[in-house]
Order: sequence, then C-alpha cells, then structure tokens
Amino acid sequence: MTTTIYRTSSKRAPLRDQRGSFFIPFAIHPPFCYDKRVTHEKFQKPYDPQGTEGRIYKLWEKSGFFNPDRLPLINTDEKRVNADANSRRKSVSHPRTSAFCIVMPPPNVTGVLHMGHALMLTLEDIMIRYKRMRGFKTLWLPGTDHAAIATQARVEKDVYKKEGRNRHDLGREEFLKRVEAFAKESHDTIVSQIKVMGASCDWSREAFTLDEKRSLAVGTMFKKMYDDGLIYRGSRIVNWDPKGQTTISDDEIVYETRKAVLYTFRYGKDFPIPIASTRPETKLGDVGVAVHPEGKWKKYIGKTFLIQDFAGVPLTLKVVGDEAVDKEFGTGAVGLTPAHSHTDSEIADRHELPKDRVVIGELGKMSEAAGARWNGKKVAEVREGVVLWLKEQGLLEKEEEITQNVATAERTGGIIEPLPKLQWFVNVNKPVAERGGKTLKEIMREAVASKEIKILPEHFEKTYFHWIENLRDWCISRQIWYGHRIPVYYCKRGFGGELQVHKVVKSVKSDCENPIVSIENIVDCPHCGGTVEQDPDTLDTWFSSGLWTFSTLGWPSFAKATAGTPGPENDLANYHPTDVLETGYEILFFWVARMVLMSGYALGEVPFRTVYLHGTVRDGQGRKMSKSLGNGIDPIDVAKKFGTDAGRMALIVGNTPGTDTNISEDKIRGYKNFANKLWNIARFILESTKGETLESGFSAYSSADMKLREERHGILADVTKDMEAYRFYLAAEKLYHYAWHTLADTVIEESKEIFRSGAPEEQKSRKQFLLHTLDKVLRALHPFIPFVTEEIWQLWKQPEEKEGMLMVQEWPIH
RNA sequence: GGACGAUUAGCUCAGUUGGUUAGAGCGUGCGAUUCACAUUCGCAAGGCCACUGGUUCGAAUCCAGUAUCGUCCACCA
Repeated sequence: MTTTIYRTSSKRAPLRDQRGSFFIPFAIHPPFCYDKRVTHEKFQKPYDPQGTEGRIYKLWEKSGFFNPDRLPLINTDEKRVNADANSRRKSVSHPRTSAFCIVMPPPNVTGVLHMGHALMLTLEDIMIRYKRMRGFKTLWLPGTDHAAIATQARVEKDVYKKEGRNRHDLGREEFLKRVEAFAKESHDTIVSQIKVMGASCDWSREAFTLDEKRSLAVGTMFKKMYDDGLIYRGSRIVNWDPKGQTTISDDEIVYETRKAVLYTFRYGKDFPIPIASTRPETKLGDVGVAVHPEGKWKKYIGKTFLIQDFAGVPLTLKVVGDEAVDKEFGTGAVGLTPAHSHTDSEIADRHELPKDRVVIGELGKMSEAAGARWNGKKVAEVREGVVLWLKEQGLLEKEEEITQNVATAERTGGIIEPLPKLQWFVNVNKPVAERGGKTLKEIMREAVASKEIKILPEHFEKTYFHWIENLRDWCISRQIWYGHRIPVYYCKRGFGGELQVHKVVKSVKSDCENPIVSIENIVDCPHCGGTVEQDPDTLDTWFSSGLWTFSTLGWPSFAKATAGTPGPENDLANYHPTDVLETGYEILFFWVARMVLMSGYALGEVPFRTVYLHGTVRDGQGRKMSKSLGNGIDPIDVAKKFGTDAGRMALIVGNTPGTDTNISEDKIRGYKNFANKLWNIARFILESTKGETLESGFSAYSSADMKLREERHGILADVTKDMEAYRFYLAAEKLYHYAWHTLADTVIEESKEIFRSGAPEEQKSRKQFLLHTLDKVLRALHPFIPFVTEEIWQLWKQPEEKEGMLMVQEWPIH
C-alpha cells in the first residue's frame, strides 16, 4: 500500500496566524499544506459503524444544533448579482427565518423501541435534517407517553408475578410508586435507543405526557371544556372490562371469534314472540321486545305484556317497532336489555323504555335486580341455570351452535361486559360558541375537508371522514390509577356524606356545588368548608395525547404573543401549527383526529399542516413481527450488527406512505455494503486527488465532465423535488443508484484511465468534478445515512468550528 | 355487513399522478478481478403489468365490471 498518510492523529488542528492564513508548525507535507484533507488511516479499513456512530452522535449533541435557538446562520453559495463581471460565487450568510417543526409521536414507556419506532424516527429525522440543511429553523421535539392502561397493566402483571399481589393489595400510593419507577427506567432505555437511531431532536425540550407542564395543560383543558359545557357526566353504556375493573374505549376492544350457543325461546307460555339469545342470563334484565315495523310481528307493536315469573323475576315487556331489527335474522325479534347492550340501549332511547334494570354488576356477577335466586352468582353459572329453567318450563325452542365475535379487552383479555355507568364524556355534537358555533365533530371534519390539513396518502382522508361520521361522544374517564387524575372534587356533604362516584346519587340538600372542577388540588369545599374528595378516576390517555402538539410548545403557560423571538417561552408562537405529523396509520383515529379536535377547539388552529402516515413494518415474508413467531428484528441489534445507517436506508427505500413494508436482514446487509461503498468512493476520490482542493467557482471542465455535471445536476434537482413531495423512498433510491452505479461504476472507473494518461487539464477537470460530486453526494445522502456521511465529511474537511459539521451545511438543490 | 386498498420478474417491491424499448434490490446462470471495495465489476436469463370490456393517436397508469388477497370500521339479537 503506497498511500501517504499525512496525519494519523485527529488532535492537531492547523493553527491560524493573525491574518487568518494557516500557520503550519511542522512535519506536514509542504506542497499540500493548504489542503486540510488528510488521508486518514481509518480509510485503510472498511467502514466501522460501531466505532463511529456513537461518537458522531455525541459530536452533534455537543454542538447544540439540535436546538433551533442555537442553530448557526445558513451558509449559501450565491452568484453575485450586482457586482463585477466576475461570476465567481461568494459565500453569504442567511439567518434562518422560516421555522419547521415536528413534534415526535411519543413512544410508550412500556418497553423498548421496535422497528415501527425506528421507521418513524428515520422518516422524521430525514425531514428534519433536510429542512435544517435547507436553512429552516428546525425543531424536532421529543417525548414519551405514559400510556396509562398499557403501563399500569404491565406493572400489575410484573408485581403479581413477583409478589403475588394485585394493585388493591398495594394501595394507590404504593402502586403508583412502582409504576413511576418502571416508567422512569423504561423512559431512560427508550431515550438512549432514540439516540442510537441518530435522531436529531432537541432534548432540551423533551416532554412527557404525565409531567408537570403537561398535567397543567390537561387540567386547564378539562376545565375549559367543562366550563363550555363540552364535558359532562352521564350514565352510559360503557365497555366494562371485569378483569381490569375499568372502562375501555371502543378502540381498545379486540374481537375474538368464538363458538357460542344461540338459544331460541319464549319469555313465557303466553308470550307470542320467540326470541333468540346467546346470553339468556341477560334476559333477566329485559324491558321489551323490538320487531321490525313491517315484519311478521307487526300486529303486536305497542302492546305490553306482563311476565309473572321469568326464572325468578317478573318482567314487563313492551313490543316496539324499530328499523334496527333485521326481519330475516333469527326470529325477527330482539329481546331488549338496555342496561347491557349498546344497541338495545339506543333502541330503548328511541322508544322511551326504562334503562335502569341492571342485572349484572362490575365483578361480572349478577345483581339484586336479577332476583334472589341468582344474586351474586357468576354470569356463566346463571346462563346455565336460566337455560335449565327454560327447558324445565318447556320454553326453549331451539339450541344451535354459532360462531360469534366476542368483544375482549385488548390489554387484559377480559370479556367486555357492557354496563351503564356514570362516566365523563366529551360532547362532540355541541356547538362551541368560541369557534363560530361549530361542533367538535365539525372542527375535525373541516380541518381536513378544507385542505388545511393534508393527509398522505390522500385516500386516508376518506377513512378519516367515515370515522368522524360515526363518532359518538367520547368517554374519557378510566377506572385506573396511573394517568392524569380527573380534576374534579366532590363535597362529601353534598352527597350526604357518602361518596359514590359512579352511581347516580340523588342530591342531598346542600348548597354546595357538586362536582367542583379545579385545576389546583383542593382539600376543603370552597362553599361549606367541608372535606372534599377527588374523583378516583383518571383520564383516557388520548386526552393528554390530544394536546401534544401545543402542550409541548408551552400551552397554556405561554401566550401566543411573541412570534419571531427565540426561546422555549415563545415556542407556541414560533412553531404552532407544526408542519408535519408523521405517524402510523393505525392511530389515525385514536390520536390524529383527537389532536385536530383539541387544537381546533383550544387554539382555533390546526395542529399540523401535513400528516404523513407510514405503514406497518413486517418481516421479509410480509408477516407481522411478533414475539410468538420470533420473527422480530430489533433496531438496536441492527445498529450493532449492520450500523444504524444501513437500517435506516433499508427502512426507507421502496417504502411508500400508507403501505406496509417488509424488511429482512438481507435487505439491511445490502445497505451496510452501501455505506462501505460510499466509504471507498470517498477513499478513492480523496487519495487520487491529493494536492487538489475543491474550488468553489471552478468552471474549466472538460466537455466530458460538463456532461457529467449536467447529469448530476439533473439527479440532484430531481431528488430535491422528491424531498419536497415527501417521496423519500424515491430520493433515497436515486441517490443510492447514482452513487453506486454512476459515480463508482462509471465515473471512477473512467477516471483511473484519465489519471494514468490524461492531459493535465483533463486531470484537473476530473479531480474537481470528483471533489464537487463527493461534496454534494455527502450532503444529499446525509439526511438518510447521517453517520457515515458525517464521518467522511469530518475526515475530509477537518472543520475547526462546529459550524463546519455536515449536519448544518447547505443542501445541494442541484 | 360497510369502507378502503392491493394484484407488475423466482422473491420483496418501485413505477413521481396517460407518452418511446416497464425498472430496482435480493436470488439465479456465465465470465472477469484482488489495481478504492471483509470483495467488487461486466454480461445474461426471466414480465399477456390478475382477468374482461371501455375512453384515447397512445393505457401498468383513467373508467366500469369480475376474481383473489389484505386492512380498517361496525357487529346481529
């Protein structure tokens, strides 16, 4: 190996004398002393991501440039317009005037980073780095989510496994301590992993959905909505999870297909209409029978029947006609159990049937209303009992096995028991005076319909509208302990001394206002001075997530008054609405829509301009990654084995928005080779152009090189267009292809001959072309593979100032 | 049941919104090479762009229908 190694240590930066020219102390080859480039011994070995990435990340972090307030001016090469005939470029410094902001979808503090997170981080980092290089004041605000139910369930499981105790054994305070300890540990892991991914986010602004500032935001929002009459307490059929002892949202239900027996029977010998049910035990709570208005049972509509004894209880059944009943299905009639079925409850509403006949309790056991015979017994047991009774009475007409979808809780697996409960709701259909009389539903719809928010890919807009059409009031209270406690207090005196939060209790005579909504903690009733007790429930985690774009930017503490001034206290003015929300399509409804709601309601503006939805990351064969299949790929393992750059590139190339993507080790290995290829391209160019410095105004290109230059311009212009249009998958692939198959395979191969036997001008031209191309390729690839490009840049340019880092150089628009 | 999407090389997928000969990666076959490359390079094979019809000078791309697969939503007593 004949390569000259100028320097082997990275310590010595050339010194400057007072006139700003370089003063070379000693031992550096004189002819090339103006060339800061060195051929580093590192280039003698293959690229080593493990030894590089951590060090480079620290370099970036230390620079402070992740923080938009500390970003340097952007340096731009511009042609002089008014000056002399000399068309050489000069360097101009521009302030960063436009802002670009992404608020990171906060990973749950329940575990470790997975491939989906890696994809999210990569896409966002690409956008952020690109915009930073385009001269924007870029803020990428990181954070984590307390993920109430998920985290609590996780800790409950752990505690039970280790100590055999449940949360009630520990008590609220002690249990929360455990959860917080777990969340803290999990948080630290996640943050370190986000850093491994190369994410250039501003850690000084890091947020947590359950920290003090966010809690203030949540409390403020709750009070505002309550005062506006948008939050109300009401008795509704909720999805009760008897196993988790909590209410869960529709979105947290998973349906499992199971076999069940459908029983067809009559309530009594004299009752004319047979009905069918897979849950005869609930029939103890029936208040009527619904039939189709034009069906075969039409003649009974409006009649009321009294059943003296239905398995131990009397029933009063009114026959009503309702369109919701399918005349072809089953017997063409539905027994109505308003307290234990969503649809029955709605039918009962339409026909003013009583809804208070609750026969099943929170523990999944029968209640008093089910009669002395069944009171306190388990549901399954009672089902058998009722069927037996029906058989004995000769009322059972048919038993058939059917498959049905059973609603179960995603987290606990418990079978959902619809129960009426007193819960807190957000009214989505009430006009909001402050917002021109629009309802929350309309706010959500119009933000997208008016194109103020653009969703990528576009077809998800249809799904979004469809979801909004079917939206019901949002139940926001959860009977769990970990989360934002509902900022509501009850004066005990107002309830006659006994607090019964979930039951409708008739107000005892009292002047006290109940409930009392307060952002501050209170212990005494502001009216009578008696003791108050806080609502034991916590808020749905999406309530706090909904505020994420502005609770992270300072709301409600900092008003929107000082746009243009740097500093976190002006973030709301400077960065909201944010520019892009990048997330998985599976949480379009849970989260995206709710952010639109909250932001539109509280600030009167959209939370973001563009929604970029990515797909699910699957394995090489298109299967979902799962623990049971053992086909998961851990992004941290990938970083160790192939380097983060390789993993990032593999996730991006060919990954269109909204579409699932497959990833395999083979694909990642391919891009590890690419990082090494780039390394070798740099090595070749830097070694074969020794003595030559990149001349920024160079124009004496040979005709062949002029052509190559045109081609390069074309590619980079295309890539820039792709970046602007969020076609990162195309941009990445084009750059990959250009670097490998044009620059390396063609240009460099030709150059070898030129350097061997070409004319001096030809050699000079080619050397300049190669240096310029390397410079631009490194810049353009930096958002995608930031580590290897920065490392090459550092070895080549040896910047003395942190402003010389590739991360803050200008993007090559052509 | 409703909505949305997909169907392109052996495999996994692009195809920038109608324009010449449909591309990439991996894989396969043949041949070079240690001269930047824990290799890399060159060459090659391989496609009725699901099917049927329509619009158009021109369709993988737009429209209608059919088939298969997938995702989401709702959930029926």
